[in-house]
Amino acid sequence: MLESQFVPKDSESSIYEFWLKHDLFKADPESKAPTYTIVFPPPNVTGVLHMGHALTCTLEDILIRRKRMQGFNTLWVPGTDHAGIATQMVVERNLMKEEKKSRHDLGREKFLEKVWEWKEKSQETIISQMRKMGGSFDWSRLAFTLDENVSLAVKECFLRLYNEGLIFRDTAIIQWCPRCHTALSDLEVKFKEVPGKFWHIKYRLKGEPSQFLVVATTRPETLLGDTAVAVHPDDERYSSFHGKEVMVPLVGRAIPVVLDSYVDPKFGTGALKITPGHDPNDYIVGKRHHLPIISLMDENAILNQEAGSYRGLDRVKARQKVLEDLQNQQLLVKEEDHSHNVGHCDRCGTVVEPKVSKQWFVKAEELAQDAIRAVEKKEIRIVPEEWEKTYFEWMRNIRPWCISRQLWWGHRIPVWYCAKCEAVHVGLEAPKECSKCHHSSLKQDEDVLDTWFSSGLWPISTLGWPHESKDLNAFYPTSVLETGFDILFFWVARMIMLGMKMTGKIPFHTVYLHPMVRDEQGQKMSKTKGNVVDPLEISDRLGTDALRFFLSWNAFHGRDMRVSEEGVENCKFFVNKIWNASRFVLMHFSDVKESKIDLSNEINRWIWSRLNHIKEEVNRSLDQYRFFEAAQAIYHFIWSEYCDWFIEFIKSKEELELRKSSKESTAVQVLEEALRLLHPFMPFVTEKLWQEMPLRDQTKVSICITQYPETDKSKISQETEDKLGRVIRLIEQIRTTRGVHQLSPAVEITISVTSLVGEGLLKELIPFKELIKKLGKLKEIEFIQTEFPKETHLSVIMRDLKLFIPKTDLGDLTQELARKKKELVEKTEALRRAEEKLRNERFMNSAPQAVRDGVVKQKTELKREVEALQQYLEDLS
RNA sequence: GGGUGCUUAGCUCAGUUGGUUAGAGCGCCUCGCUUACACCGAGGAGGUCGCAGGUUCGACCCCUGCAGCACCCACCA
Repeated sequence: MLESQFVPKDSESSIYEFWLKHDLFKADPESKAPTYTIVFPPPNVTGVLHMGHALTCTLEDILIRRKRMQGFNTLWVPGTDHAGIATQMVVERNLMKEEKKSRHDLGREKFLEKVWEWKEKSQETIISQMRKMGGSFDWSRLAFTLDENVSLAVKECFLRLYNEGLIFRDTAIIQWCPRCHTALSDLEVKFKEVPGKFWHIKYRLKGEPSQFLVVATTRPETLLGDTAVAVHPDDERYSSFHGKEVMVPLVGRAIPVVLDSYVDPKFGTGALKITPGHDPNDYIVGKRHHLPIISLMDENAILNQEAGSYRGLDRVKARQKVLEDLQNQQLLVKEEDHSHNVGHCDRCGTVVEPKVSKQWFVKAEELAQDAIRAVEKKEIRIVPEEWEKTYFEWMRNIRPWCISRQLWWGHRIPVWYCAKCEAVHVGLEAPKECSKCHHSSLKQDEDVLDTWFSSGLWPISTLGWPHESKDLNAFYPTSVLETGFDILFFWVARMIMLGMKMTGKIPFHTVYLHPMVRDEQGQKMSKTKGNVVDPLEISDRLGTDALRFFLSWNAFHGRDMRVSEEGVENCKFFVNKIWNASRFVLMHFSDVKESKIDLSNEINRWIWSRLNHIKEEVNRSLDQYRFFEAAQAIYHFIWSEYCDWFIEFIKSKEELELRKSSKESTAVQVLEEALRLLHPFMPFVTEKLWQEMPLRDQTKVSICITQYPETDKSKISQETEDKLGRVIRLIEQIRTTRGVHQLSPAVEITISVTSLVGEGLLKELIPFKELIKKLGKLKEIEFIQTEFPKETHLSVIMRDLKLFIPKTDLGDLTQELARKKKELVEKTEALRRAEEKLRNERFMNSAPQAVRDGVVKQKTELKREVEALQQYLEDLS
């Protein structure tokens, strides 16, 4: 006997332990079964899992569990990501807080020890959270992006790309974060519109201080690094300056006026200061005109010796000082408001500084070609499909990918420089000596690689690449890559590019992009806003099954998904419903020993037919990643069909006794199948209940490895569904009538039913007489084939049936009268429309047969109903 | 500046190639503690499908324009 309630907290962990004990999630590379593989997007080891992870866990587990039940050799690879900047930042912050030390105080080695400590702790937490979510991961394959084999894969990949000339080192202007002290890739810079000012500054002509041109800038402090002023060649306002030199204000350095059509004469003053060291565009213009580059700032964005007397000031203070000085020297012409886009570090929010430095780059545009083709040719399908456009858009305009980071935490770049001749050596190991000059002193590049470089290899590195491993043979290409669309470029695109380049094969055949998790108001969840809904806290209180069901129910093919505690609570009610339905069934049928299905019974035939329809729908929906549709189908079946009608049907004393004594097993078996159908969504409660089912597959230790329900077409009977549909509708109509007349359920009424279309429909109702009486709370019901009986009130007019309720049973009729009048008007109008349609020649010529038939049928029915209504109203008055 | 997506019931969203009466969950209102479940049951109200045109026998669906919202990409100083 089951407890009266399911308490998730008490059961979940022991159920998970049970699964682990039986080793149900381990994939076997030797198995002959078809494989199904998902690599879990490795969470950063920065902290705890949030709702987005919970969603990923849930959806992927649904896919995996279903495939496992379908007999696939399933592999779900768990893992975590070292997350270079993010983790280093967290640990640095922690270090500062606890020990008041910077990472430099510790030194590289000691600091890395600290990060490893952090990683161990964080990974442990993450793993326990993934278990709590019920994830059926193959824990024997747990991976981390700094694992030995992953490192080998990273080096191998780097080496191959380098040898092909797809990785190169170059001096370039890159985005620099002065807070993280590292270069960033373009993707890691987020541009935000911020209010700023436009300062107009005088640049005097060299030798003729009375003449000057005015330059407009948003960053006056960078004028210290100006190496030219550019004007448009056709801009006549400045023709007298062509070939001349102007003086940089404050520093008194002479710089040329260059002509460049990049300058937009209509913007600002039409004269543009060129600072190649601190602006990507100026850098390009500078290159064109062979201008020198002045780097004004150090890694903290503090002005250096190039800035002369401004040395030691940071960017902000330098700007103030420069403006002050300009003002004092009357070089500041005017100041106007001007909001513009400013790049911020994606991680820490600091304003980034363009900086000229030597960095490593990947020629992404070359790798992108195959990656684009794979999606074009649908070798890789992106779901929902509209993301393909975004993917193409980005891939076709892809730019070199800066992969070197001036961090300590990450994959060290596998490059060594000769201390003597500076020759570059790229390899898996440190070379013994320089291949050029045979000098033995070589120094490894100090930098590490962008985190996404190693994540980009995740599907192959976790399976053993570059080794020809069994796993790689068996499980690669993987099946589905499921993640949020926010990392489509960061991660998905790079996996496709690197995976294809390294193996010649696509890394996965489907990319499913789930919506972003938001709060109830549709706001992004963030710690600072305080609107974070913690999945673990929710799962603790309301149960993992409820949370998972909520998440799948809401995994629409949209962009946002709103999470509310209330929503999860409603799903908890569903868990409760299943629990109680199971209790009821077990209460009466726990001694059923064998399958015994009486299909001559219409109700049995009906529920089996419905079940098989639902199985079809669930499987179809899941094949299309329409989780919400599948979840809703099961919900509706269990609650509104199995519980509300089937159980209610069989609940009558006689029916129940009959079923119990004959050991008819439909109630048990339909429920058992429904549990299996639901299991991928709600693994815990379904496992617990399944273990109690008298007719489960005893050869299986757990529901996890039972067969996933497949549609049995022979059990589908549209005829039965239609017939029961009519019975259900009749009962609903009786109840409605009751409601309309405000008759309490305690009042038992008598009704007469007459058929509008002959006796066939009445006859089919006769077997359900007792049921209709019980569920409609009727004293008596009679089926008459005669015409309209005078002494009664027609209360319900359905398509094919009229229900008559004797006057004596009814109370106030005014409300009823008004309703019927309104109904008459509506139906008459509908009838007119149908008739008009049938008179329309073009409709009759071009509409499909089925549609025309439908309209004809509708017309006949409406006509009958209208007549009946008219008669009824006449009769009343 | 370019691109993408959205606008359907009070809220969150479905609506599969244009075709009979546009759906679900929640919320709301009324009634009911009926021996699986009040975490429940029964019933009900609620929509001119953002606006304006067009194509069509027929449009939530296709086309054009407009409005509003969201997101992504982009170097205009």
